[in-house]
Amino acid sequence: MRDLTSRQQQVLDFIVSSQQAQGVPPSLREIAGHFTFRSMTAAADHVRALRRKGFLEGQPRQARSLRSTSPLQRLRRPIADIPLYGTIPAGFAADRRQEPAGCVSIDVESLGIKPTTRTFALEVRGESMIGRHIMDGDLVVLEHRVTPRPGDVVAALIDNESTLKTFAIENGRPFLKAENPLFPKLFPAGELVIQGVMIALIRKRK
Amino acid sequence: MRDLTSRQQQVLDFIVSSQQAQGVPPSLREIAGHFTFRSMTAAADHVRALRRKGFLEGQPRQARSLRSTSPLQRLRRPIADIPLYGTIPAGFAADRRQEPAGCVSIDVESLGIKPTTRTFALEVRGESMIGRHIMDGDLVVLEHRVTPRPGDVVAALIDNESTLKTFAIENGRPFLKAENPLFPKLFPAGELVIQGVMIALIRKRK
DNA sequence: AGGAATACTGTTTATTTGAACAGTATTTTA
DNA sequence: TAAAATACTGTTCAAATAAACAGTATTCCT
Repeated sequence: MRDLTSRQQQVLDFIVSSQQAQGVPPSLREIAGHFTFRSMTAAADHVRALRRKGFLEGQPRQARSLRSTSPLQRLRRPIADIPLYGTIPAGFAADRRQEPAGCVSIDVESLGIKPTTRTFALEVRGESMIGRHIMDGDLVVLEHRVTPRPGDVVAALIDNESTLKTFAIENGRPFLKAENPLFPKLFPAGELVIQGVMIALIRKRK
Repeated sequence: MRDLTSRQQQVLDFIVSSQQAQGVPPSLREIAGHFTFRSMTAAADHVRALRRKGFLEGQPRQARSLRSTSPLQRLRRPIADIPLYGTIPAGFAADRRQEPAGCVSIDVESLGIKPTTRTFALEVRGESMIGRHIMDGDLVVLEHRVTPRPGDVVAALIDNESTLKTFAIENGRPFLKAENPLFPKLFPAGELVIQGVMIALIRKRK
Protein backbone atom coordinates (compact mmCIF):
# COMPACT_ATOMS: atom_id res chain seq x y z
CA MET A 1 0.00 0.00 0.00
CA ARG A 2 1.79 3.06 -1.25
CA ASP A 3 1.89 6.38 0.53
CA LEU A 4 -0.48 9.21 -0.20
CA THR A 5 0.36 12.67 -1.42
CA SER A 6 -0.66 15.45 0.92
CA ARG A 7 -3.50 16.41 -1.39
CA GLN A 8 -4.77 12.84 -1.51
CA GLN A 9 -4.56 12.69 2.28
CA GLN A 10 -6.63 15.87 2.47
CA VAL A 11 -9.27 14.39 0.21
CA LEU A 12 -9.35 11.14 2.20
CA ASP A 13 -9.62 13.09 5.45
CA PHE A 14 -12.51 15.10 4.05
CA ILE A 15 -14.35 11.97 2.95
CA VAL A 16 -13.92 10.26 6.32
CA SER A 17 -14.75 13.30 8.46
CA SER A 18 -17.65 14.25 6.23
CA GLN A 19 -18.99 10.71 6.61
CA GLN A 20 -18.69 10.96 10.38
CA ALA A 21 -20.32 14.38 10.50
CA GLN A 22 -23.10 13.97 7.94
CA GLY A 23 -23.70 10.27 8.39
CA VAL A 24 -23.36 9.90 4.63
CA PRO A 25 -20.25 9.92 2.48
CA PRO A 26 -19.92 12.93 0.14
CA SER A 27 -20.63 12.81 -3.58
CA LEU A 28 -17.89 13.68 -6.06
CA ARG A 29 -19.48 17.08 -6.59
CA GLU A 30 -19.46 17.77 -2.88
CA ILE A 31 -15.79 16.86 -2.71
CA ALA A 32 -15.07 19.20 -5.60
CA GLY A 33 -17.16 21.87 -3.91
CA HIS A 34 -15.29 21.59 -0.62
CA PHE A 35 -11.93 22.05 -2.32
CA THR A 36 -13.41 24.63 -4.71
CA PHE A 37 -12.40 22.59 -7.73
CA ARG A 38 -14.05 23.98 -10.82
CA SER A 39 -14.25 20.50 -12.28
CA MET A 40 -15.55 17.28 -10.78
CA THR A 41 -12.84 15.41 -12.62
CA ALA A 42 -10.32 16.72 -10.13
CA ALA A 43 -12.24 15.03 -7.33
CA ALA A 44 -12.76 11.93 -9.45
CA ASP A 45 -9.02 11.75 -10.14
CA HIS A 46 -8.20 11.84 -6.45
CA VAL A 47 -10.81 9.26 -5.63
CA ARG A 48 -9.48 7.06 -8.41
CA ALA A 49 -5.97 7.33 -7.01
CA LEU A 50 -7.20 6.56 -3.49
CA ARG A 51 -9.05 3.55 -4.85
CA ARG A 52 -6.02 2.31 -6.73
CA LYS A 53 -3.82 2.67 -3.65
CA GLY A 54 -6.34 0.75 -1.63
CA PHE A 55 -7.50 3.47 0.76
CA LEU A 56 -11.04 3.68 -0.57
CA GLU A 57 -13.54 1.21 -1.86
CA GLY A 58 -17.11 1.28 -3.04
CA GLN A 59 -19.41 0.00 -5.71
CA PRO A 60 -19.05 1.55 -9.15
CA ARG A 61 -21.94 3.71 -10.32
CA GLN A 62 -23.36 3.69 -6.81
CA ALA A 63 -24.07 7.08 -5.31
CA ARG A 64 -22.21 7.98 -2.14
CA SER A 65 -20.70 4.56 -1.73
CA LEU A 66 -17.17 5.66 -0.83
CA ARG A 67 -15.78 4.24 2.36
CA SER A 68 -12.31 4.09 3.78
CA THR A 69 -10.62 0.73 3.75
CA SER A 70 -8.48 0.53 6.82
CA PRO A 71 -7.67 -3.08 7.69
CA LEU A 72 -9.16 -2.38 11.12
CA GLN A 73 -12.49 -1.22 9.79
CA ARG A 74 -12.76 -4.55 8.00
CA LEU A 75 -12.62 -6.26 11.39
CA ARG A 76 -15.14 -3.88 12.89
CA ARG A 77 -18.24 -5.45 14.44
CA PRO A 78 -21.70 -3.89 14.69
CA ILE A 79 -21.72 -1.15 17.28
CA ALA A 80 -24.27 -0.82 20.05
CA ASP A 81 -25.36 2.51 21.48
CA ILE A 82 -26.13 2.21 25.18
CA PRO A 83 -27.82 5.02 27.08
CA LEU A 84 -25.91 6.34 30.08
CA TYR A 85 -28.28 7.36 32.86
CA GLY A 86 -25.79 9.08 35.14
CA THR A 87 -24.90 7.88 38.58
CA ILE A 88 -28.12 7.75 40.56
CA PRO A 89 -31.14 7.02 38.38
CA ALA A 90 -33.74 7.56 41.06
CA GLY A 91 -37.12 6.21 40.12
CA PHE A 92 -35.84 4.31 37.14
CA ALA A 93 -38.23 1.43 37.50
CA ALA A 94 -41.24 3.71 37.74
CA ASP A 95 -40.27 6.41 35.27
CA ARG A 96 -38.70 4.78 32.25
CA ARG A 97 -38.91 7.91 30.16
CA GLN A 98 -35.90 9.67 31.62
CA GLU A 99 -33.41 11.39 29.38
CA PRO A 100 -30.07 9.67 28.89
CA ALA A 101 -27.13 11.71 30.15
CA GLY A 102 -24.84 10.26 27.55
CA CYS A 103 -24.21 7.44 25.16
CA VAL A 104 -21.72 4.60 25.41
CA SER A 105 -20.95 3.13 22.00
CA ILE A 106 -19.09 -0.15 21.85
CA ASP A 107 -18.93 -3.10 19.49
CA VAL A 108 -21.04 -6.11 20.44
CA GLU A 109 -18.06 -8.46 20.46
CA SER A 110 -16.21 -6.57 23.18
CA LEU A 111 -19.46 -6.11 25.06
CA GLY A 112 -20.08 -9.84 25.04
CA ILE A 113 -23.80 -9.71 24.29
CA LYS A 114 -26.15 -8.22 21.78
CA PRO A 115 -27.80 -5.35 23.63
CA THR A 116 -31.53 -4.81 23.74
CA THR A 117 -33.63 -1.75 24.43
CA ARG A 118 -33.38 -2.72 28.10
CA THR A 119 -29.62 -2.31 28.18
CA PHE A 120 -28.28 0.78 29.94
CA ALA A 121 -25.15 2.09 31.64
CA LEU A 122 -24.43 3.73 34.98
CA GLU A 123 -21.36 5.32 36.48
CA VAL A 124 -20.23 3.70 39.71
CA ARG A 125 -19.90 5.90 42.77
CA GLY A 126 -18.08 4.61 45.80
CA GLU A 127 -16.01 1.60 46.71
CA SER A 128 -18.72 -0.73 47.95
CA MET A 129 -18.05 -3.27 45.18
CA ILE A 130 -14.27 -3.19 45.36
CA GLY A 131 -14.29 -6.86 46.38
CA ARG A 132 -15.66 -7.64 42.93
CA HIS A 133 -13.02 -5.40 41.39
CA ILE A 134 -15.45 -2.64 40.49
CA MET A 135 -13.94 0.76 41.17
CA ASP A 136 -15.22 4.25 41.74
CA GLY A 137 -15.73 5.90 38.37
CA ASP A 138 -16.20 2.68 36.40
CA LEU A 139 -18.97 2.52 33.83
CA VAL A 140 -21.13 -0.56 34.27
CA VAL A 141 -23.40 -1.86 31.51
CA LEU A 142 -26.56 -3.49 32.80
CA GLU A 143 -29.49 -5.36 31.39
CA HIS A 144 -32.92 -4.53 32.73
CA ARG A 145 -35.52 -7.20 33.47
CA VAL A 146 -33.17 -10.18 33.44
CA THR A 147 -33.47 -12.72 36.23
CA PRO A 148 -30.24 -12.49 38.18
CA ARG A 149 -28.32 -15.61 39.09
CA PRO A 150 -26.85 -15.82 42.57
CA GLY A 151 -23.48 -14.09 42.52
CA ASP A 152 -24.44 -11.67 39.78
CA VAL A 153 -23.75 -8.01 40.31
CA VAL A 154 -26.99 -6.05 40.19
CA ALA A 155 -28.12 -2.44 40.41
CA ALA A 156 -30.93 -2.20 42.94
CA LEU A 157 -33.15 0.52 44.28
CA ILE A 158 -32.80 0.88 48.05
CA ASP A 159 -34.35 3.85 49.86
CA ASN A 160 -34.86 5.52 46.51
CA GLU A 161 -31.16 5.34 45.73
CA SER A 162 -29.51 3.11 43.20
CA THR A 163 -26.63 1.01 44.47
CA LEU A 164 -24.55 -1.79 43.06
CA LYS A 165 -24.67 -5.00 45.06
CA THR A 166 -24.13 -8.73 44.71
CA PHE A 167 -27.30 -10.75 44.35
CA ALA A 168 -27.51 -13.81 46.60
CA ILE A 169 -30.05 -16.33 47.81
CA GLU A 170 -30.09 -17.86 51.30
CA ASN A 171 -32.76 -20.31 52.40
CA GLY A 172 -34.77 -19.46 49.31
CA ARG A 173 -34.86 -15.75 50.18
CA PRO A 174 -33.05 -13.32 47.88
CA PHE A 175 -30.92 -10.60 49.43
CA LEU A 176 -28.14 -8.20 48.50
CA LYS A 177 -24.68 -7.73 49.87
CA ALA A 178 -21.91 -5.23 49.39
CA GLU A 179 -18.46 -6.50 48.47
CA ASN A 180 -16.38 -4.49 50.87
CA PRO A 181 -15.47 -5.41 54.44
CA LEU A 182 -16.01 -1.77 55.34
CA PHE A 183 -19.65 -2.13 54.26
CA PRO A 184 -20.39 -5.50 55.82
CA LYS A 185 -24.12 -5.09 56.24
CA LEU A 186 -26.49 -7.35 54.40
CA PHE A 187 -29.56 -5.78 52.90
CA PRO A 188 -32.53 -8.00 53.40
CA ALA A 189 -35.06 -7.06 50.80
CA GLY A 190 -38.65 -6.61 51.73
CA GLU A 191 -39.44 -5.42 48.28
CA LEU A 192 -36.46 -6.04 46.04
CA VAL A 193 -36.37 -3.77 43.02
CA ILE A 194 -33.66 -4.99 40.66
CA GLN A 195 -32.91 -2.38 38.03
CA GLY A 196 -30.45 -4.43 36.08
CA VAL A 197 -27.86 -7.18 35.98
CA MET A 198 -24.30 -6.24 35.14
CA ILE A 199 -23.04 -7.58 31.85
CA ALA A 200 -19.95 -5.48 31.20
CA LEU A 201 -17.69 -2.82 32.63
CA ILE A 202 -15.61 -0.01 31.16
CA ARG A 203 -12.85 1.74 33.08
CA LYS A 204 -10.79 4.69 31.96
CA ARG A 205 -7.60 5.98 33.50
CA LYS A 206 -8.17 8.72 36.00
CA MET B 1 -42.93 10.21 18.91
CA ARG B 2 -45.57 7.72 17.91
CA ASP B 3 -45.04 3.99 17.78
CA LEU B 4 -44.09 2.12 14.66
CA THR B 5 -45.99 -0.68 12.97
CA SER B 6 -44.12 -3.96 12.77
CA ARG B 7 -43.54 -3.43 9.07
CA GLN B 8 -42.15 0.04 9.63
CA GLN B 9 -39.90 -1.37 12.34
CA GLN B 10 -38.66 -3.98 9.88
CA VAL B 11 -37.86 -1.29 7.32
CA LEU B 12 -36.08 0.84 9.92
CA ASP B 13 -34.11 -2.18 11.13
CA PHE B 14 -33.08 -2.96 7.57
CA ILE B 15 -31.92 0.61 6.95
CA VAL B 16 -29.89 0.72 10.16
CA SER B 17 -28.34 -2.73 9.81
CA SER B 18 -27.67 -2.23 6.14
CA GLN B 19 -25.91 1.02 6.98
CA GLN B 20 -23.82 -0.79 9.57
CA ALA B 21 -22.97 -3.65 7.25
CA GLN B 22 -22.38 -1.80 3.98
CA GLY B 23 -21.11 1.44 5.44
CA VAL B 24 -23.66 3.23 3.29
CA PRO B 25 -27.40 3.61 3.78
CA PRO B 26 -29.55 1.76 1.23
CA SER B 27 -31.35 3.48 -1.64
CA LEU B 28 -35.12 3.24 -1.95
CA ARG B 29 -34.70 0.62 -4.66
CA GLU B 30 -32.49 -1.49 -2.45
CA ILE B 31 -35.08 -1.29 0.32
CA ALA B 32 -37.78 -2.37 -2.11
CA GLY B 33 -35.50 -5.13 -3.37
CA HIS B 34 -34.83 -6.50 0.10
CA PHE B 35 -38.54 -6.78 0.87
CA THR B 36 -39.28 -7.91 -2.70
CA PHE B 37 -41.64 -4.99 -3.25
CA ARG B 38 -42.49 -4.74 -6.91
CA SER B 39 -42.77 -0.98 -6.60
CA MET B 40 -40.40 1.52 -5.08
CA THR B 41 -43.35 3.50 -3.85
CA ALA B 42 -43.90 0.92 -1.14
CA ALA B 43 -40.43 1.63 0.18
CA ALA B 44 -40.94 5.36 -0.29
CA ASP B 45 -44.20 5.19 1.68
CA HIS B 46 -42.51 3.51 4.60
CA VAL B 47 -39.63 5.93 4.56
CA ARG B 48 -42.08 8.81 4.45
CA ALA B 49 -43.93 7.43 7.46
CA LEU B 50 -40.66 6.90 9.34
CA ARG B 51 -39.66 10.47 8.50
CA ARG B 52 -42.99 11.85 9.65
CA LYS B 53 -42.77 9.94 12.93
CA GLY B 54 -39.30 11.27 13.47
CA PHE B 55 -37.30 8.05 13.20
CA LEU B 56 -35.48 8.96 10.02
CA GLU B 57 -34.02 12.11 8.61
CA GLY B 58 -32.02 13.11 5.57
CA GLN B 59 -31.73 15.67 2.84
CA PRO B 60 -34.41 15.60 0.15
CA ARG B 61 -33.27 14.60 -3.32
CA GLN B 62 -29.98 13.40 -1.93
CA ALA B 63 -29.00 9.84 -2.72
CA ARG B 64 -28.57 7.49 0.22
CA SER B 65 -28.98 10.20 2.80
CA LEU B 66 -31.26 8.30 5.17
CA ARG B 67 -30.09 8.08 8.73
CA SER B 68 -31.82 6.99 11.86
CA THR B 69 -32.71 9.69 14.35
CA SER B 70 -32.65 7.86 17.61
CA PRO B 71 -32.03 10.25 20.47
CA LEU B 72 -29.09 8.01 21.33
CA GLN B 73 -27.40 8.31 17.98
CA ARG B 74 -27.56 12.07 18.38
CA LEU B 75 -25.45 11.66 21.51
CA ARG B 76 -23.04 9.32 19.79
CA ARG B 77 -19.39 10.36 19.84
CA PRO B 78 -16.76 9.53 17.24
CA ILE B 79 -15.77 5.89 17.45
CA ALA B 80 -12.22 4.63 17.65
CA ASP B 81 -11.12 1.31 16.21
CA ILE B 82 -8.38 -0.24 18.31
CA PRO B 83 -6.45 -3.29 17.11
CA LEU B 84 -6.58 -6.29 19.41
CA TYR B 85 -3.28 -8.18 19.38
CA GLY B 86 -4.34 -11.26 21.31
CA THR B 87 -2.95 -12.25 24.66
CA ILE B 88 0.80 -12.59 24.18
CA PRO B 89 2.13 -10.24 21.52
CA ALA B 90 5.65 -11.60 21.51
CA GLY B 91 8.07 -9.34 19.75
CA PHE B 92 5.71 -6.42 19.56
CA ALA B 93 8.40 -3.81 19.98
CA ALA B 94 10.56 -5.30 17.26
CA ASP B 95 7.95 -6.46 14.79
CA ARG B 96 5.31 -3.77 14.55
CA ARG B 97 3.75 -5.30 11.44
CA GLN B 98 1.81 -8.05 13.13
CA GLU B 99 -1.76 -8.74 12.15
CA PRO B 100 -4.45 -7.67 14.60
CA ALA B 101 -6.49 -10.58 15.96
CA GLY B 102 -9.56 -8.40 16.31
CA CYS B 103 -10.88 -4.92 16.63
CA VAL B 104 -12.24 -3.14 19.68
CA SER B 105 -14.51 -0.28 18.69
CA ILE B 106 -15.53 2.20 21.36
CA ASP B 107 -16.45 5.86 21.48
CA VAL B 108 -13.67 8.23 22.48
CA GLU B 109 -15.64 9.66 25.39
CA SER B 110 -15.98 6.31 27.19
CA LEU B 111 -12.38 5.52 26.35
CA GLY B 112 -11.21 8.73 27.95
CA ILE B 113 -8.65 9.68 25.34
CA LYS B 114 -8.40 10.18 21.64
CA PRO B 115 -6.54 7.13 20.39
CA THR B 116 -3.55 7.32 18.10
CA THR B 117 -2.00 4.79 15.76
CA ARG B 118 0.01 3.62 18.76
CA THR B 119 -3.08 2.55 20.69
CA PHE B 120 -3.74 -1.18 20.95
CA ALA B 121 -5.56 -3.72 23.09
CA LEU B 122 -4.58 -6.98 24.79
CA GLU B 123 -6.51 -9.64 26.62
CA VAL B 124 -5.35 -10.19 30.18
CA ARG B 125 -4.30 -13.70 31.18
CA GLY B 126 -3.86 -14.55 34.82
CA GLU B 127 -4.52 -12.90 38.14
CA SER B 128 -1.23 -11.14 38.63
CA MET B 129 -2.84 -7.68 38.59
CA ILE B 130 -5.83 -8.52 40.77
CA GLY B 131 -4.60 -6.00 43.36
CA ARG B 132 -5.26 -3.30 40.77
CA HIS B 133 -8.66 -4.82 40.08
CA ILE B 134 -7.69 -6.19 36.70
CA MET B 135 -9.12 -9.66 36.18
CA ASP B 136 -8.39 -12.64 33.99
CA GLY B 137 -10.13 -12.13 30.67
CA ASP B 138 -10.28 -8.34 30.83
CA LEU B 139 -9.41 -6.36 27.72
CA VAL B 140 -6.89 -3.63 28.41
CA VAL B 141 -6.35 -0.71 26.07
CA LEU B 142 -2.79 0.54 26.00
CA GLU B 143 -0.86 3.37 24.47
CA HIS B 144 2.53 2.60 22.98
CA ARG B 145 5.50 4.93 23.42
CA VAL B 146 4.14 6.97 26.29
CA THR B 147 6.36 7.66 29.25
CA PRO B 148 4.80 5.86 32.19
CA ARG B 149 4.29 7.63 35.50
CA PRO B 150 5.06 5.72 38.68
CA GLY B 151 1.98 3.70 39.59
CA ASP B 152 0.82 3.31 36.00
CA VAL B 153 -0.09 -0.14 34.78
CA VAL B 154 2.12 -1.12 31.87
CA ALA B 155 2.53 -4.03 29.49
CA ALA B 156 6.16 -5.06 29.45
CA LEU B 157 8.24 -7.63 27.63
CA ILE B 158 9.96 -9.99 30.07
CA ASP B 159 11.69 -13.11 28.82
CA ASN B 160 9.96 -12.63 25.48
CA GLU B 161 6.55 -12.76 27.13
CA SER B 162 4.20 -9.86 27.60
CA THR B 163 2.93 -9.30 31.11
CA LEU B 164 0.98 -6.60 32.85
CA LYS B 165 2.75 -4.96 35.75
CA THR B 166 2.79 -1.78 37.79
CA PHE B 167 5.52 0.65 36.88
CA ALA B 168 7.45 2.05 39.82
CA ILE B 169 10.62 3.96 40.54
CA GLU B 170 12.85 3.42 43.59
CA ASN B 171 16.03 5.38 44.14
CA GLY B 172 15.84 6.64 40.60
CA ARG B 173 15.77 3.14 39.14
CA PRO B 174 12.59 1.98 37.36
CA PHE B 175 11.26 -1.49 38.09
CA LEU B 176 8.05 -3.49 37.74
CA LYS B 177 5.92 -5.23 40.30
CA ALA B 178 2.96 -7.57 40.20
CA GLU B 179 -0.13 -6.66 42.17
CA ASN B 180 -0.85 -9.97 43.81
CA PRO B 181 0.53 -11.27 47.11
CA LEU B 182 0.82 -14.68 45.45
CA PHE B 183 3.23 -13.18 42.94
CA PRO B 184 5.30 -11.10 45.31
CA LYS B 185 8.51 -10.97 43.28
CA LEU B 186 9.80 -7.69 42.03
CA PHE B 187 11.17 -7.60 38.53
CA PRO B 188 14.25 -5.46 38.41
CA ALA B 189 14.69 -4.39 34.84
CA GLY B 190 18.08 -4.52 33.26
CA GLU B 191 16.62 -3.64 29.90
CA LEU B 192 13.07 -2.49 30.42
CA VAL B 193 10.91 -2.84 27.32
CA ILE B 194 7.62 -1.07 27.93
CA GLN B 195 5.09 -1.99 25.27
CA GLY B 196 2.36 0.30 26.45
CA VAL B 197 0.70 2.18 29.28
CA MET B 198 -2.83 1.19 30.22
CA ILE B 199 -5.45 3.81 29.50
CA ALA B 200 -8.68 1.85 29.69
CA LEU B 201 -10.20 -1.53 30.49
CA ILE B 202 -13.19 -3.46 29.23
CA ARG B 203 -14.68 -6.42 31.08
CA LYS B 204 -17.50 -8.65 29.97
CA ARG B 205 -19.45 -11.09 32.05
CA LYS B 206 -18.10 -14.62 31.91
C1' DA C 1 -70.28 3.98 9.51
C1' DG C 2 -66.76 6.68 7.59
C1' DG C 3 -62.28 8.82 7.29
C1' DA C 4 -57.50 8.22 8.02
C1' DA C 5 -53.59 5.53 8.07
C1' DT C 6 -51.31 1.40 6.27
C1' DA C 7 -49.40 -1.37 2.68
C1' DC C 8 -48.88 -2.05 -1.43
C1' DT C 9 -48.68 -2.13 -7.61
C1' DG C 10 -47.25 0.23 -11.78
C1' DT C 11 -45.54 4.23 -14.35
C1' DT C 12 -43.32 8.61 -15.27
C1' DT C 13 -40.29 12.58 -14.35
C1' DA C 14 -36.64 15.48 -12.84
C1' DT C 15 -32.40 15.50 -10.37
C1' DT C 16 -28.39 13.69 -8.66
C1' DT C 17 -24.49 11.53 -9.53
C1' DG C 18 -20.50 8.63 -11.30
C1' DA C 19 -17.95 8.27 -15.16
C1' DA C 20 -15.96 9.20 -19.67
C1' DC C 21 -13.60 12.29 -23.08
C1' DA C 22 -10.37 15.95 -24.38
C1' DG C 23 -7.09 18.90 -22.76
C1' DT C 24 -2.96 21.60 -19.92
C1' DA C 25 0.78 22.26 -16.62
C1' DT C 26 3.72 20.50 -13.02
C1' DT C 27 6.15 17.11 -10.38
C1' DT C 28 8.01 12.61 -9.66
C1' DT C 29 10.19 8.53 -11.01
C1' DA C 30 12.94 5.37 -13.73
C1' DT D 1 15.65 12.71 -20.27
C1' DA D 2 11.53 10.44 -21.27
C1' DA D 3 7.53 8.35 -19.23
C1' DA D 4 4.36 8.20 -15.62
C1' DA D 5 1.90 10.14 -12.05
C1' DT D 6 -0.22 14.26 -10.14
C1' DA D 7 -3.42 17.99 -10.21
C1' DC D 8 -6.29 20.19 -12.29
C1' DT D 9 -10.28 22.83 -16.29
C1' DG D 10 -14.44 22.19 -19.01
C1' DT D 11 -18.02 19.43 -21.15
C1' DT D 12 -21.12 15.60 -22.05
C1' DC D 13 -23.59 11.37 -21.15
C1' DA D 14 -25.96 7.64 -19.10
C1' DA D 15 -27.08 5.23 -14.98
C1' DA D 16 -28.81 5.71 -10.34
C1' DT D 17 -32.05 7.67 -7.63
C1' DA D 18 -35.76 10.36 -5.13
C1' DA D 19 -40.14 11.81 -5.80
C1' DA D 20 -44.60 12.49 -7.85
C1' DC D 21 -48.98 10.61 -9.87
C1' DA D 22 -52.79 7.32 -10.17
C1' DG D 23 -54.64 3.52 -8.29
C1' DT D 24 -56.39 -0.80 -4.95
C1' DA D 25 -57.25 -3.38 -0.73
C1' DT D 26 -57.03 -3.69 4.20
C1' DT D 27 -56.83 -2.26 8.89
C1' DC D 28 -57.37 1.03 12.49
C1' DC D 29 -59.59 4.63 14.88
C1' DT D 30 -63.59 7.38 16.46
